[in-house]
Amino acid sequence: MPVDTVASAKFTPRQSVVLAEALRLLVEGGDKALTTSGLARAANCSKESLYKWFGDRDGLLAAMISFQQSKVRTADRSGERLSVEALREHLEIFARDLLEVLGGDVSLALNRLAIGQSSRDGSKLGKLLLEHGRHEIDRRARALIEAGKRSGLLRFDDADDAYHTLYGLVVSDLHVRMLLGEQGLKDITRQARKAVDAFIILHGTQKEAGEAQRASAVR
Amino acid sequence: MPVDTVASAKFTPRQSVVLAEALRLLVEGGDKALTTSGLARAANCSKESLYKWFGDRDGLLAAMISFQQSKVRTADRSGERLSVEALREHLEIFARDLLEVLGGDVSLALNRLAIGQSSRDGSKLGKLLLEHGRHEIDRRARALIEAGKRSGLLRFDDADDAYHTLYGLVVSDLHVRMLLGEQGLKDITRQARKAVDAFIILHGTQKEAGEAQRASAVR
DNA sequence: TAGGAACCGTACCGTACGGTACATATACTG
DNA sequence: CAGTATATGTACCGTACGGTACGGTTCCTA
Repeated sequence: MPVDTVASAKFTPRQSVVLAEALRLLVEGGDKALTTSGLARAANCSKESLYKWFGDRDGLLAAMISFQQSKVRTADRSGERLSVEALREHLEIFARDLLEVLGGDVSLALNRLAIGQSSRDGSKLGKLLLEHGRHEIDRRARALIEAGKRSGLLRFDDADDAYHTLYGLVVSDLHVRMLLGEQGLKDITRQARKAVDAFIILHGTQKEAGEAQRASAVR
Repeated sequence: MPVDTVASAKFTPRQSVVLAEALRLLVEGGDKALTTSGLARAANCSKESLYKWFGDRDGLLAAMISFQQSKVRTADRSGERLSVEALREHLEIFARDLLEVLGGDVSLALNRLAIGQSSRDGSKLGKLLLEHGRHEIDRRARALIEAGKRSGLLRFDDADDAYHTLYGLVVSDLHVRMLLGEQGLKDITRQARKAVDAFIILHGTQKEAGEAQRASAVR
């Protein structure tokens, strides 16, 4: 299945072009810059078409989230035979990907938009973002740690708890800080490695390696 | 020093009343509900006074953050003699307080406001919130884990790293979820205990207790 | 008691937005 | 070729906002 099949199924090519332009405007100037008139001018389309396609402004915003989500597809590398090193490697790759996704300007702009709207629209956009936006990356992480458990490399009772632990170790308060406008990390790799070290200490099964990693955690 | 000395120093009583009303409006209806006319009507003051006191709307928003921050004062219980149990207790109290502060409606409303504005004002409000808003709670947590290290109960090289680890374990993605409009936790105590368990496994010094706690972490 | 500072309430101004209507152009289809 | 669907662009409407101006009131002070 090609990457843009979903996008094509939900939006015509013309609509996709307009939605891409809308995302560009949003990233550049925030939601104040995303006016119907401004979008119509920038995308060389008419306001009437915008309202015909998306209903109203909220429909446009929802379509933008749906459109962006349809373009994100994470590489799912789990399912292979897992060694300790492979598991660690996969976890670190996931952590780096997560930090890069969350720090991407489109993701930040959409999250800012949904957060700003959450007080007025009953969190409709927020729900959209949570349910569809993070679905892919959540699924990938859960598959990974479940595979780790099946291979006897990880131990935990509740996969949800374990995933949230991993998420917290990787992201900490970085997401909110970036949403507030702070510059992203200098060294994503270091942050990812540290988080995975800690996660393996907490949920790894190899005790002797665990002690070695524990010593390396305070390096 | 009384709690409201700072507030009184920065704002007159009348201004404090108006700022409190502004926060109420913001919490109830988001930034769309916080209009100068609406605030003047709700607080029984004139728009002219608002502009005289705060300059413009951005000045009002900044004053609201400053005003709210001046009212938050965290109880600093560190500095006592620390046993393992006392440290754990203090860490759990901190974790619960952190979750309650972040989930408070005023905090959420101000964070949503600053995040929404961050695209247009060059993150001025975001910087304000980060530098002054979390200063108190950060200081308290750092004092606590430093005291734990001095007492030989915790070990870490970088206090900053350790604090961010604790923060991530406690908060995970809850803050962003709440900002997006999701309902807060049902069981703050459980989340706090789990996070502190993990933190002590990672940075505690008592090895035998560490193993016992490690087993309890997957309970 | 006279003067002034601070403040309230209201009216006002310019602007910009969301949304609608219409006139025109392009393309597909029988 | 005629007719229909779809799209553009412009003009328009009502509304609501940020910000300013002004007359009237209260209160403090010389």
